Formats: sequence, structure tokens, C-alpha cells
Amino acid sequence: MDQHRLEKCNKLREMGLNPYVNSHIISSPISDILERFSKEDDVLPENEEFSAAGRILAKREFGKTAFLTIRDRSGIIQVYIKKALLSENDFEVYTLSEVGDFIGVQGTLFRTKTGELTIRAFQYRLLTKALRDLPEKFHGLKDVETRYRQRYLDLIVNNDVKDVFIKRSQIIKEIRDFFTNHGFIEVETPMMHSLVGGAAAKPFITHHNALDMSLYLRIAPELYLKRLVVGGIERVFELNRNFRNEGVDTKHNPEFTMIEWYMAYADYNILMDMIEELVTHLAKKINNSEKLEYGNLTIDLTRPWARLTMAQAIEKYGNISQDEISTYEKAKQVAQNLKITIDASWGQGRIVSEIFEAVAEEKLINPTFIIDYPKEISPLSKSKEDNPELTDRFELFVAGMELSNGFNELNDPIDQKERFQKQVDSRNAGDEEACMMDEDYIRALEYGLPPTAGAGMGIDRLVMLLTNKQSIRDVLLFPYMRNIDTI
RNA sequence: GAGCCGUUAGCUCAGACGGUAGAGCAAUUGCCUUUUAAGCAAUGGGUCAUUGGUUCGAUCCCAAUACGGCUCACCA
Repeated sequence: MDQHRLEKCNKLREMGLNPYVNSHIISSPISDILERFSKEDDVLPENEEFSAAGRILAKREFGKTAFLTIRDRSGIIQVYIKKALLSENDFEVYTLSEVGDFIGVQGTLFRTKTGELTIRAFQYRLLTKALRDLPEKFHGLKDVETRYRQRYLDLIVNNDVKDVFIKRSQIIKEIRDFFTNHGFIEVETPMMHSLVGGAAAKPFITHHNALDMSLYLRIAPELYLKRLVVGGIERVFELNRNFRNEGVDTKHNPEFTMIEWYMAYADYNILMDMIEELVTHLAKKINNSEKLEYGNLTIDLTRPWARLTMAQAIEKYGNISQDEISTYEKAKQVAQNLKITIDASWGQGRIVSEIFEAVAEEKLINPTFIIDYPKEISPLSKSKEDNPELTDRFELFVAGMELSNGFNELNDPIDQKERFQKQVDSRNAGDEEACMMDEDYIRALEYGLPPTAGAGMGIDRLVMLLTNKQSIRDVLLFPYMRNIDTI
């Protein structure tokens, strides 16, 4: 807290004024005034008074006059203060207000000699006193730690930050509209699970006191959403948070937002088509282009997008033939040549996927669907009819980043139970990311899940792409930060 | 979890063979009736992240810690 501000605050109180007024209703935002008189030769009404309220961003004083810049949610306008035009009391209040405070003014309009539309204040009210100085007006707030920890300051001072979050809001609205228009129902399923499932990740663990039981923050909503398809909600989506107890970096935050959707009587090819349609629609809506500038990359979203099997991608980007990874021993040899550390529990499928990640993933700049994932790493996907070791599954990569994952849903309860059992075995062998046996989910499948395809898409990463941000922290209002003791 | 780098005034940044620091903006006080990074003058403001060590003396060298950034690992 700044002493000089506190003193001014106290002076206002001594004058009998509340530095934190209970109410100040404003009928129209600043943008209304700006739009009504947008042209320099618009005639300004001499006797009509206009009101505006906002935070003082700048103050330029000249003895008995001053110019203030104030901002509300809609825009910025200049206010002209002249001692002779205000009551003695209002001018005194003006002298006690400073950059950062919220004020309300009323007065007539005029243009300065540079043509700037300005309110000539006849009434001046201080609405909220700020007790801390704002960061510097010209350089703004650059320190990334402060920007993330005190996002409110970042938003006050750095204008483009708000734009990112406005875009994020638009993107999410468009996604909801897209699925709703395709006949999908939005639902909310539990965030606290008694079993870990639906993805491979370490969970956060919490405890329910009254019931004296451990609960896990969900790592994915998948198994609940498919129960809903069993129940007849054949097109369903959830757009909400997942929690994974993993590392933090520019592409990972412990809590992140995903959309998952499930569609009966569709298959993974249809989902890939939907994703192409959705993402190109978003790019046009948000950026008015099917080309994205992302860092020093240009990403071309023009349809159709490339679709490669995992083996084809390894061949194309790693120059490793499909024969070279066709058996466990051969694949192991290739992986060793690539200096991949192989765990004894891995089968051929896992090794091949590691090879893919090593040689191809980061090279997938334009959107590319990788299909035919190994069954070994796809415990919830349907096997391919012509090759039971592979699954009807895709992942979408853009700018070297995994954006989406989808597949034909395994709906054979007997097969699913066997795959869960394998997960349980891995878990007992020490794999903290393996799923648990979910007997109720098996029971649901026993009642019958129609042929269904489902997918998930990372909303934060999608927003990163569409707003040209290289760190997930720049698209999260309050990214995860370590606790600090002192303020 | 590992490696490298960083942490100096409210903000943005300088700086010092090791002899306890400076600018601009912000603030305070003057002057100023059309400025817009307003101007001019003066003033105040710092445990140089924290804790140890080396030294006559450390903000500077060394170590540890905290927090952050980048890279790596982890993230089917």
C-alpha cells in the first residue's frame, strides 16, 4: 500500500465522502459516445451532457486544468478538467484522485485542436480509490512472474492480454455452438472420481472426510460420457477441466480444459472430418484466415488435412521402412539406434509409438492426423478389423503439438474387461499412470454401447494456436504457480 | 526431477578491480488554461531475493535455499 494514496483516501473521508461508493449507475459505456461522434466533422451538441465512468490511466496537469484518460470495458476517452467549471468540492475531489482510481464524470463534448473527442467535466465523482500505484505507463508490466501471479495488473496495463481472453471466450462459444448445432447435448459429469480412468496420467488425490474415502480429481470424463451414450444420449459433449499430476511446461498445466464428445453411429473418419470443419471454421471466425502465423511458422489449415498411419509417418519423417519395425526385435533395434530407453514391459506397439514420437511428432507442422495406433497403448479403442494389433484411432498434430485424440470406442465388454485387467496388472507392477478396473463401466457396456466414436481436444492448445501464443500460461488467466510466502 | 540463466526503487532498466548504488517513468512540492510517454525545477524513495561462507570490508566472489524463465525428463 502506498502512503500518499492512503493519505488522500483519508482526506476524502474527512470531507465526508466515501472513497468506495456504494453505487454509481452508468447508462451507457464510453464506446457509445465514441461511436456516435466517430467522424471529426460530426456536430457536437453544445448543451447535451454525457456521462462516463472508468479507471484513470493517465493524468496530464497544467495548473488549473488537466487532461485525464479514462477507460471502461468498452473504450478510452479523454476528460478535460478545469477548476472554473467544477464545484469547489468536486475540484477538491479531483485533486485527491490519481492514476488508477475509478471516477465518474459528466459534462459536454468538445474536440481538442488535435481533433480528439473529449468530455468537458462539469461534475466529478471519485468512485473507488486505488491504494497502490500502477506499473509504469510506457513500458507496462513485463515481469512474467508478476504478470501471471497478479493477472489483474497484467490486464490493467497490457492491453493485448485482454484480447487473448476475449478470443478464448469466442472460441469456446463457437465450439459450443458447433456441437449444439450438430445435435449434441452438453453435460457435466463428476470431477471427483473414486476410480482413475479414461486416460493414462497420474491423478491428484483428495479425501472425503464424511465418507472417509479417497477421491481422485478426474484425468478425463471419458468413461462417464460413454455411460451416457449407453443411456441413449447418443450425441454428447463435455467442455471442462481435467487434472493431471504431471510436469508443468509451456504446453502443460496441471489443470487444463478439454472438450470430449461422443457420437453414436459415427466412426473415427467422421470425427476427423468434424475436427477439420470445426478448426477451419474457428480460424476463419477468429483470424479471418485459413493460414495461422504461429511463432516463426505458418500453418496452412486448408482442407483436406494429411492422414498418415503411424507407420507411414515413421517412414516419411524418420526414413525408417515399415519392414524395419515389423517385429518386436526389429523395432527394438531401431529404437536402440535412436537412443530410446526401452522398458522391459513394452511390447512392439509401445516401442513403435516411441519411435514415432522421436522421429516424426515435432515435424508435423501443418495439421496431420496420425491413424492406426497400436492396441497396446490404446486400452479404450476398438481394434482394426483387418489387424487386431492396431486400433481405429487417430491423433491430430499441429505445430508439433498433440491437439486431439479420438477413436472408435471399444464396446465389447469382454475385450474391455481384459484390457482393464492388463491396466490393473501394470498398475500393480508400479505404473502410476495405468487405469483401475471400473466394474460399473463394464456393466454399462454389457447393457450395450452402440457403435460410437469419440474424441477429445485440448482447448488451451487450440487457443494457443489461434492466438499465436507459445506458452499455455498465456492462454490461462491464472496459470499454475508455486506458492510464495510473502507478498 | 536435471542442466543453464535470472532476481537491484512501485514499474522498466543501468551499474560497480569487492569499499553498502543510479536513470527514466510513477510519487511529493513548486510553476504552467488544449495536453496526450506534456514540459521545467526541486525533493523523497533501496536489507541490491533469503541464509550462510570467504574477506579488514560482500549487493558484487563461493555455497545453499526460495521463486521465475528456457531446455531436457515426465505428460499412451
